[in-house]
Order: sequence, then C-alpha cells, then structure tokens
Amino acid sequence: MPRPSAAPPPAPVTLIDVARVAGVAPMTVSRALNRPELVREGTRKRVLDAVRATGYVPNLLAGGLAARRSRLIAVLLPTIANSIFADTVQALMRELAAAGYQTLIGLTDYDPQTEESLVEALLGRRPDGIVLAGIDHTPATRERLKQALIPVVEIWDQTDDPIDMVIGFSHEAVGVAVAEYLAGKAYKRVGIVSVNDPRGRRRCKSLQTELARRGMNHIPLEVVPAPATFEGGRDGLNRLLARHAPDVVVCSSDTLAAGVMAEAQRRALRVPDDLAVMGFGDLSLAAHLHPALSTVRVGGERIGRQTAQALLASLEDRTASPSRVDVGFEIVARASA
Amino acid sequence: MPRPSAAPPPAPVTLIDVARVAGVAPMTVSRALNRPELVREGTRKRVLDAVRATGYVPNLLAGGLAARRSRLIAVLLPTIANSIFADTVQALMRELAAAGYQTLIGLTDYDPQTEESLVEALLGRRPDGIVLAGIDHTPATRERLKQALIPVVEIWDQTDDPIDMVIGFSHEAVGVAVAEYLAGKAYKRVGIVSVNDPRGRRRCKSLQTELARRGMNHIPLEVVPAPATFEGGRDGLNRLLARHAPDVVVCSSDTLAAGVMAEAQRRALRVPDDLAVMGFGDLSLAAHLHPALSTVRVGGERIGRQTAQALLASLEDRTASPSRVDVGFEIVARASA
DNA sequence: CTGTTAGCGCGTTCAC
DNA sequence: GTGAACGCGCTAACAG
Repeated sequence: MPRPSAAPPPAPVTLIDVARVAGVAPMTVSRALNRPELVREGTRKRVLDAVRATGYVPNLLAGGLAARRSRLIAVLLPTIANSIFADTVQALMRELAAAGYQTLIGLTDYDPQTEESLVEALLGRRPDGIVLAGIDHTPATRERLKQALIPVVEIWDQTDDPIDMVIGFSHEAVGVAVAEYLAGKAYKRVGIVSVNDPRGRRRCKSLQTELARRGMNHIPLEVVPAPATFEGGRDGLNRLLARHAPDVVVCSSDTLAAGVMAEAQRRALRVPDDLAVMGFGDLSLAAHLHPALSTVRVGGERIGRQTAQALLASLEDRTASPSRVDVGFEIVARASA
Repeated sequence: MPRPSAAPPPAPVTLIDVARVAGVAPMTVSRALNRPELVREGTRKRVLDAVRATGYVPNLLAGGLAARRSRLIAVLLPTIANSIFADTVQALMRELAAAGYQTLIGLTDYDPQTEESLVEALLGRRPDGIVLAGIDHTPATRERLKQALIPVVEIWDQTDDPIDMVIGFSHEAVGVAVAEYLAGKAYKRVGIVSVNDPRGRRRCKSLQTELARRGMNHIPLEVVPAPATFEGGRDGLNRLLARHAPDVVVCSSDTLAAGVMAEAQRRALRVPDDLAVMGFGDLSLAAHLHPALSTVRVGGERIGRQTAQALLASLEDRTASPSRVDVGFEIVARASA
C-alpha cells in the first residue's frame, strides 16, 4: 500500500493549495484546468506550474457533486469473457475516453434481477448517461431509467418501444436472413447449436420459423448454457451428431462455431465439405477465424462508436439525437460447400 | 433521454426528502441505509418505506466525498477484446461487487504513456484501490501510485520490486517450462508465433534462451501485432511455413493458437500429427478448445479472486496483506503427437 | 479576465 | 438510539 514511513501523513493536495502556490483564487485554478480559454495565458501557466509542483490531482467526486455532472457513463453487459460485446465496449470506451468520459461497467450475468440492482447501484454514481445490452429489462429498471433523466442507450437489439434510444439490429431479421441463405445453398439437414441467452434464442426461433415456412420442419436444436464457450460448441455438435447427421450447423455465436469446427476436425469431418458451419458475431472473431466459416457480421465496433456518438450528442443537446438506429448486419459467405 | 413532458422537472430526491417523509433526521436515514445495526428496527422500517415511496437513490459522489472513501476500484488493462485478462477481470469484478465495490476500467492499449495519463484520470475518482496489468510502468506512474496511499495490485506478472502488491507468475519461468516440455517430447523443429506485447515477448525470449541452452539455436519467430487475433495466428503460421517446416508451433496465446490450428486445417495438416500446437492462457479458451492443443494454464480466474481478496483485506487492515503472491501455472498436455 | 459567495448531498463528530 | 453542526473539495453565478 505504498506502506508509508513514519512521516506525517502527506496531507492531500487540494485546489486551495494549488491556488495558494500559484497566488490566485481557487476559482481561477478551477477555470485554468477546466475552461482554459477563460484564463489569460500567463495566469494559466502559473497555475499549471503550481499543479505540477504540488502533484495536484483534481477530486472528481467533489467536482461532480458541485457541477452536477460526473463525466461518467455506466455500461451494463451480461458478461465480458469471450463476449460478442467485447469489440463494442472497446470502441465505446475509446470514444468516450477521448471525449473526457470514464466508464463504469456492471455485469448482469444475463439476469434481469441482477441488472435491476446494478442499475440502482450505478445510478448512485450519477452517471451522465447509461448503456444497456439488450431490450429486456424489468419494469422497475425501465422506470428508474426513465426517472433518471439521463440519456439511455439500449444496444445490440431493436424495438419500437425503447426506454430512450436504441442502436442495433433485429435478431428476428437475422434468423430470416440465415434461413434464406441456407435455402440458397440447398442444404438438406440443418442443425442448430444455440447458447441460452435471450437474443440467441430469438435468432434461433426466427430461423426455425422461416425454415418451417419453407417446408423444413423439426430442425434439431441443441442449447448450451451461457456464456458461449468453445466447449459448448463441441458439446453441441456431439449431441447433434448423436441425433442425426446434419450437413450444416448454425451456431448462435462465433465462439460456439469455433468449438464446433474443432470437434469436426477431431472427428475428421471436413469443413465445409462434410459439414458446413455458420457462425454469428463480428469481424475479429469470425471473418478471420477460418476460410470455410460463413458467418453473420454485425459490426460490433460500429455499434460502440455510434453509441458513443449518440450519447455525446445527447449530452450536448438533449433533443438532438435520433432515438433509433438500425445498424443492420451482413452475411459473410466463405468457401462454399 | 426519457424526453420529459412539459411537467416541472421532478426535483431530484435527496436524503433530506426521505428524512422529511419518514419523520426523522437526515442523519438517521443515512445510518438506516449504511449502518442499519445502529438504528432501531421500527425506525429503520419507516426509513426504508420512505426510501421506496420517494424512489431515493443515494448520491455516492456526495457520500464518497464526505466519507473520504469511494467504494470504487480502478482497473487498468491493455485491452478487453479477446483478452487473456477477461476471466481475471470477470472474477475480480464479481468479488468486488459482492463486497459493495464498483469497478472503473481503463484501457491502456499496451502503451505506458496512455497508462500514465489514465492513472492520473482514474485517481481523480479517488478509488479505494487500483489494479494494473503487468509491472512495466513509467516512473511517473509508479510515483503517483505510491503517493496515492491506496492499495495497488500489479497482476499477471511477478517482480521483486512491486509498487505495493503483485499477484501473478513469472513469464520467464513459463518460457523455461515450455522449453523443458518440448524437449521431453523430442520435437526437432520448433517455431514460435508471438504477439507483440511485453509479457509475450518475455516468455518468448526465455523460451528461446532455454532452448539454446539445450542446443537448439535460431528458433524461427514470427511476431504479430497486439492484440492477439485468430488472423494473427493464421498469418504467423503462414509466414513460419514460408521459412521452414516446424513440427511444433508455440503460440503466445490461445487465441493465436486457435488461428494457427484453423490455418493448419485449411492446409490439411493434421494436429498434432503433422504439426503440434502449443498455446498459452486459460481454461475457458484452451483446455476445451481442442483435444490436441497443449497449453499453459494460468488460472486467470484465480488471479482475479486473489486480487479482490488482497484488496479487500488491505482495505480493512492496511498491514494485513501479503505483498507478493505467485499463483504459478501448469502445462496441460493433450493428445501427444 | 478574476475574485467572492454560496451551496452541491452526504458522513463525521460530537451532544442529547 | 437519535439529532445538530460542520466540512469534504469543488464549481455556478454573479460581482467587479
């Protein structure tokens, strides 16, 4: 703990100390730091020198309290490990940091109740905005968020009834598009491995419905527990193969798909000749994973950037931002079987 | 933004409002919420009812300022996407949340300068503790951290000269252990694909040195840019194969290893018969990825848990925590070639 | 452009 | 067990 010597505790440096050293009023130090354009160059320089000399670090708790704005954005995700949200969060954090905002992260573990208490806890920090993965929240969560009077962005999904803004795409549309794609390839025996998360289940449901509409019923489905892992993919394929011999396996994420492909290789099944594999997710995981893996590319990074942009715009002018953005998705077809 | 109707702005609820509704003094509300054991049951109940009735959310900026403790832990990482730190952070966050602490994350992008300014920015929130990945920091960073007088944990590495505490393992030891392991297998032509991050380079250096000591010199090495991706692994293997035909490829992370394996499969190389692959990282990525992938298991989750524990202990009693923990690692040998 | 006044919402410290 | 005064460190609003 930088276990200190027996010296007297080095009293924490405050703005007042800096002011004294610089020979100006505290308010001038504050301005020199936060709104330098309002301070004459000479004064500003003396202040900055004093800051360096004293090792002053502004107390943002105090600043946030006084200014009624924390420069904090809260982000709620199901999980961070191996997650399709990783790129989104990374891009979001990068953009926010560039604009002077810090990020407070909460993990919900796919549980709406956990999300509810997390929302309350995070709102205690008085964030200037909040980002949630998905659109499924408890009524209490929605209520709290609306009362908070801060910009709220729901991401990675689409809805007619957002709390405030929503930036993402329709998981139902993904299911339909995948069905169309498979139909175009004339596969005969489709199998599905899906992780047990709400959006994955919806994509899956939609895919099954659309396939049924095209005359393919009773598509075998194996559900594995969230979060997605390579192991889940391997298990899923093994269980599918125990039931029938699919010529294509659709996975609810690229992580699962990678597991499926590993197991396929172990079983000496060639991809995509013996068994085609289809994933879902983003560039960094999928498009470069394997030349034979087709996938649905979502552009998670773009979601992150647009979310940051929407938040920042909304913070400047609380009437300016669009409340719905559909970023769409695209199917990346590889080495066709 | 929960775009409000034209109604008067619903004045934010404060502790004083709750006190008025409950018919007690503000201080009693504070105690009922933070130290319930000091308040009589009847009073406490009236307060909690008032909290619910008013929708009060405690302002932690104000609380932190007054109490001089924020219940915030700052965490600095190179990156979050596809990262070997994901499990660690997840476990760390979970434990901290259970103890009532929130997590503030900063991404350094493997750049010590970025880390330096991030440390300063994060210290502005007056976190009660701070966690950094690795032990390579600028002198200014070390200085600031020591002056902060809060517990500091450096993780995923080992050193004799920690800023405060260090929890991890020796990357040099990993290199030596991998060399021994390979020697035991009697591979003839080793190749290395490493990502360009400080710890990866050190493992790699150590591996090369130990192999040289055993008579194997000039081990081909391909370095790919951080962060680790599947594509990096595929590129790395392609470049290695352009130089010679290795019988084993050692990768600086499991993500790279997965890319190497995908490319191997595309080239119809059997793993591990034609080409053995060795990874580095953690259970969730590696051990279940492929039955033929050997890897170095680090137990990132355990690092996260122990880090949380060390922080919490240190926060209770600033003399109690061990300043160095070596969590070790183990080599997981799979389907030997 | 700079200084002064008056809180921001809460917890510490003492009385009661 | 509960309450009143005070201050945490900073910034909004205004005065000069």
